[in-house]
This record gives sequence, structure tokens and C-alpha cells, in this order.
Amino acid sequence: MRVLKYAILGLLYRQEYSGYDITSQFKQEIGQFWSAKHSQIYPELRKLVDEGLVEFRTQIQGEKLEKKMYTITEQGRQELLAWAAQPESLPETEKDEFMLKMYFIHTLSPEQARALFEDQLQQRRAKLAYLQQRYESLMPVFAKEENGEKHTQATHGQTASDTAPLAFHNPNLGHYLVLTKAMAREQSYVDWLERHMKLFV
Amino acid sequence: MRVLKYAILGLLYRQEYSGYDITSQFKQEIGQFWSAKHSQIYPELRKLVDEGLVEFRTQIQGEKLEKKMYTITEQGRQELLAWAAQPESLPETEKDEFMLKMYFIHTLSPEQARALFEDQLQQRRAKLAYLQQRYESLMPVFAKEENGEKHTQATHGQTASDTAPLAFHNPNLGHYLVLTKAMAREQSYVDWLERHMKLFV
DNA sequence: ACCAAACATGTAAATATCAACATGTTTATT
DNA sequence: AATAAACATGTTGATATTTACATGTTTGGT
Repeated sequence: MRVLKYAILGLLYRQEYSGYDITSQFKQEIGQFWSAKHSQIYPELRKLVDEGLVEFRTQIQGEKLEKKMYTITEQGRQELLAWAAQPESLPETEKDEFMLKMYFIHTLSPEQARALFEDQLQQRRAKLAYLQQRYESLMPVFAKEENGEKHTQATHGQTASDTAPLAFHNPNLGHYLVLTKAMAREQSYVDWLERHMKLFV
Repeated sequence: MRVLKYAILGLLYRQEYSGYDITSQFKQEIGQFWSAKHSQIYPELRKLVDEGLVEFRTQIQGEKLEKKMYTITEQGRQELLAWAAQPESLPETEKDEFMLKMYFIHTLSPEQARALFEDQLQQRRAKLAYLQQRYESLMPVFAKEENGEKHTQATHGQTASDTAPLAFHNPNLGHYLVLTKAMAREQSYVDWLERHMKLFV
């Protein structure tokens, strides 16, 4: 399916990046939904160059550090748009090793199961808090906007920050969507864990 | 990491299975969180036999159809339990091609984006409905139990069926957990899509 | 008696992914 | 002046995963 190809083309659609920059991008928000290591990115970039979908120019950083700045070509843009507009059917499996362990919960003692559950809850809560903090620092306008009206007693699995204040033509829309979706995912995970914690008490 | 190894051991912990049976299991509920094709399963079973973690006996089906029924060994049980009790740190990325496209939403026209969004919503709703139906047919007791008290006006992203009526010692607990978790995941997805649909109206 | 679907097991080739190996430069701090 | 962290780019080898190739049996329905 070569999704990495399109992930890279999509990043280059907006601006010029080096291989290192692309690696860094995958450590940011989009990394919640797609990422790759540099050892996969560099060969993929070479392949994209060979296919005429991207081009690069070598830029000197400092005295002699060479970095390759990649840009998307017209052909690359066309392939990107064709992919992006194409609806996909859902994957049958969304892999989750923790849930696999939960399916085999009868292999554990109640104490062990509880420990696993609590560890997962702690990790998911930390991740959710991190995402919320990113949201507030990256999109202070929208975060504030909602703190007055609904954010007061939100306990039912959905933060008010997840309510779409952006218009279609806003360069931050994509970023906003992945952040709110990641928050919704983690909130749902936390809620489910909390709802089932009583099994081990 | 070899998660498939433990997925197979976990299945065999409860009962004897053939390779085909294991393939079938991955098409059931556990396939929501882990799965593999038969072309990966058969070599893995051979490897597990070589390692002494599983054994098999050949059984004749009908006149001459040979099938290999696999059982877990004591060593296999030990390795399974060691894995199952071990907490894991969260994966940095949970891949989702649709969300990758949403990050690149500026490559699309509002009409195209809306079409993608609606397609995804339709697919996620269908999947949620399918899971709910499975839940009701597999766990009729608990589905009924909750239809009286809370299931009446559930619109806030969490079905009442997701509220843990089982005790720790119930052989269906693992199955119950993956089903409710999959439903929660899909419900959260549907809610997020619905909340953001207005961007395209 | 025929046929299709399900049962059953494998291999081969291509691709995707990750961990480790390998090397060197630049920038900021002390 | 030293040093650590970040910047920067590659390759290699091991695994994991998917798609296609390959073959045959059994069961249930017409």
C-alpha cells in the first residue's frame, strides 16, 4: 500500500523538508497516526526521487554539513491528491497488545490483572494530559473559547475542547483534527479502563 | 517482539486448536486487536514446536484429511504467563490512514473532504452496529440487564452495555472486555466524526 | 451426481518495519 | 577549550506482514 510514500508527499505538499525534518515531524502530532524511523525514511526518499515524485537540492549547513532539502514535484502532487481523495475500507484489525493480554485475562491472578490495568490507566491518563497541554499551547484561542461554556464539569468521556471551532479554510485544521482525535481516543481509553476497574477491587 | 507467538500461546492456553482454527479465531472478536494470516500462522506454529512451546497430534478428518491439533506445553504456559503479566509502555503511534488523510485535509476540496468524512462515518457506524449485535447475541444476559436502567437515552458517546456486569472469575470475561473495548473505540470514532461534520456543511 | 463453500495446510516473493551499526557536523553550554 | 545534545545521512540484518501461488478434502445443498 506504501502509505509512507503518501505521508512524505503530504508533508512536502506544504513545505520543503530534509529527511531529518521529516523524522522530526513524525515525533510531533501526526506521529499519533503515522510514523516511520529514519532508516525507513531515507530509502523511501531516494525511491521517490527515482520515481520523479520529489526533488532535492543540497544545502550547506554551517561550514560543510550537507543536507538535502526535498520538494514535491507536480507528478508527486497529483499522486498525493489521488490517494488523499480515495476512501479506504476500515482495517479489520487495530493492533493493541494490551487488549490482547486482556483477552487472555484468565491467565492472570486478579492482582496481576489489576496491576496491568492500573499501569495502563496511568499511562493513558499521562498521554491524555500531554495531548491536552499540547492542544492548549498550540491552539490557545480555541482552548480558551471553550473553557467558559462547557469545560466546567466534563466527566462523561469527552472534553469540551473536542468540539470543532475551526473553519475549513484554516491552515491549522489538519493539526487541529489529529490533536482532537488523539485526545478523543485517549479519553475513550481512560473511560473504558475506569469503567472496568471495579472488576478487580 | 513476536506478539504472534503469545497470541497463539494464549489461544492454546484454553483449548486445542488447528492452524485453521487459529486463523478462524483471528476473524472473531480478538481480531479487533490482533490478527495474522494463515501464511504467517503456519510457520509460527512450526517455530513454536521447534522451541518446545507447543505440541501437536495429527488427527484424521473424514477419510484422509490430516489436520494437526496443537496443544500448549508446560514451557509454553510459563512463557505465556511471563509475557501476560508484564506491563508494556504505550506505542508512540497507532496507525490510522484515514487520520493521516485528515492531517492533509488542505489537499482536498471541501466536497472531497466531506465525502471522505461521510464514508468513514458510515463505515464506523456499520462496524459499531455489528459489534453491538455480536454483544447482544453472545452476552444476552448482560445486554438485557442494562436495557432497562440506562440504555434509554444514551447519546453521549457511551453505550450502557459498556458497564462491566461480569465478575473476575467468569470464563467469558476476556471476550467481554475485547467486545466492550471495541465498541467503545468505534463509538468514540463515530462521536468525533459527528462532532466535526459541521466543518463541511 | 454435481457443485460451491468451507475446511485444511503449506510455500514463495514482495514489502514494511525496526534495531543496530556507522559516521560525521553544528550548536549551545560550561 | 571541552563536551554533550542536537543535527544530519546513510546501510545492514533481522523480523513481521501481506499477497499470491499451490494443492487437496469434506460437507451441505440441489
